[in-house]
Amino acid sequence: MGERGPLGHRVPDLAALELLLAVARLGSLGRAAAELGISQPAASGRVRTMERMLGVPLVERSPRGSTLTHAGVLVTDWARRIVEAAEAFDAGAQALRSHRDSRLTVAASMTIAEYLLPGWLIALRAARPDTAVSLLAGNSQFVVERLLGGDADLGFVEGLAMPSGLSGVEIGGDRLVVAVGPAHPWARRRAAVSADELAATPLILREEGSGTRQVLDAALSWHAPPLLELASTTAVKSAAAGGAGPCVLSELALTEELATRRLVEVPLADVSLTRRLRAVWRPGPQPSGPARDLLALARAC
Amino acid sequence: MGERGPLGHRVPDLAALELLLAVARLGSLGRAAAELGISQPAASGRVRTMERMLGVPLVERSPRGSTLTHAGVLVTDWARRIVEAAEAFDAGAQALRSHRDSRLTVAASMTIAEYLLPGWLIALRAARPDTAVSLLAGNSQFVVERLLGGDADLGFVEGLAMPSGLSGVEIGGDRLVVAVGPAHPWARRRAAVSADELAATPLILREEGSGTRQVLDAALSWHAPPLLELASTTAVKSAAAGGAGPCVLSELALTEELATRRLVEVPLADVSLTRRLRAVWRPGPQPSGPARDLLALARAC
DNA sequence: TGGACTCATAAGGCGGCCTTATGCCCTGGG
DNA sequence: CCCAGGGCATAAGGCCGCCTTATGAGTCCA
Repeated sequence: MGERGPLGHRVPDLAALELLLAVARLGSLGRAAAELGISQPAASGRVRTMERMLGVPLVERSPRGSTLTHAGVLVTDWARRIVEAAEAFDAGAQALRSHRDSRLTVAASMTIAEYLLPGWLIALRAARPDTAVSLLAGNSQFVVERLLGGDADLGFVEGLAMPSGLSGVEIGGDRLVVAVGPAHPWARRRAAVSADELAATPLILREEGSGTRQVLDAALSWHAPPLLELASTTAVKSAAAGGAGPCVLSELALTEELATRRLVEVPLADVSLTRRLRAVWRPGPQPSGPARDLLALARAC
Repeated sequence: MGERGPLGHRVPDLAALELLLAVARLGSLGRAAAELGISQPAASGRVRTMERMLGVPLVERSPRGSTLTHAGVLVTDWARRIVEAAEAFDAGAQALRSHRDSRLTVAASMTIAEYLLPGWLIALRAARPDTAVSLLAGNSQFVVERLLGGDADLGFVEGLAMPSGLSGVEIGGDRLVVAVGPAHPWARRRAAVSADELAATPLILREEGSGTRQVLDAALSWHAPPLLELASTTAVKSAAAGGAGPCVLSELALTEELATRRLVEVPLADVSLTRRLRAVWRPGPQPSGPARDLLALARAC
């Protein structure tokens, strides 16, 4: 037990999970099979394979259809989260793939490309199924260059100021959050942390040059040298969750961890670590066509 | 474009995604292959297959190792979310599988089993790799019965009052959130919604008998007949996101939607829709052994 | 009782992926 | 200067899995 074999052998593949969701929705193995374009015995076999893999019956077969068992409901909900993550992956990948020949090219800074854009692309595909989007991701400077160079039609940046030479609108805010692992003393702290106290505390941060660092440097006139400087968001999260110290990251990157309390947010007293999220484009007329559609979706945020 | 073919053909399988994460972490195809227990050519082939599938180079091969390309970094981050969801699935499934013969049996109400327990189980497995947990999921009544009947060692319930006949501690709170789709008038509303106004508004709700309904009924002495009564959390979310009306769900179930603004939270003025999350056990000594470990993890929340 | 619907089983075939065995390239040390 | 080592790609062969078609069994209803 506690074996750490590859997940692939203990979690059904995406096709099987999709099938399970379809069975839950349609109430019949056969109809689910038809929807996915496979034969009924294939569907039957896939579900059976899943049940063997999990060791628990998932669907209650009857001559009038199939319904989920109690365990099946639970498993289906967990499966849904995997499938949703896969849909976001797909939406992003599709934008990444059509590198140049698509009708709308978007340039986005990393945080937005990573956490927000896949959702918008899913929504866009639902609203305008025939819009192909291609995606360029980099830092803010990169986004500005692509727009000015005519390589991108629409950009998304996070930052304090509006990039000069571009038009744009604010589409939301991104709050930086100070978070600690549940075992850290600050996790149980009730009083908010002041700017001075935060500035004097060594923090776990992304490397110099990242958007996070810029905002932090601007908000805290002086701050202690970082406890750790790590190259990826994930590494920062892990270090903080392990109790190494407080980290500072975008709330977008921390949603999951905060919800499950792998990390705990520390209230701040007199600091406001927010940055604007902006859609930007070349000066002139408002974006039209597909760019306008995507912009509308993003503004709905 | 906009084709809705099965995801299985457009998203790499879990084994390939894990491999990509390993390559990112270890900086070499060969070492990643070794870690996953496959041969180096197999790893090479898997990555190549992924790149063909996505149409974008993901890793930069060199005679001194492999590093991620720019696109590879982005893809890896999306992949990580899939793998994390799969790990949660696995943790839950493992608990579900060992139905009776494991050392610790936990009974949990649905919301907790669905959203919180997988995370705890992952943490528990990290801290105590040899602890096998088995899981029974149902409503609060079911949890109480299992504990009193000796079928479970530890229970988790959400509810207003402490179940009589059991000991327990509060391990956190669950807030019910009123949310609407981005197009709904309430999404742009600035003034908080009062209890009276909420009570007079037809809402999208889970079916009668769910925990959500209980809390809502207790908080709003009278309320308008529901706009829709749906059997699953997901159906409620979809209806609300589509603009049908305001829904009421646990914030745990809404984390993702609120973060990506598929749904927007509506501020409430004078209503407090919270319920306690409690760990419960048979009266007597505090839980010991594996139950104590899990309890400690849950309390860290 | 027969038809329509559900699902299960059986047999056969195809494809994919993995392994082993190489070869090429680069680097660094003797 | 040459050789050893690490890293990746290619080729050939084999195995396993899964899918399809064809059929049977059970239930419900007219």
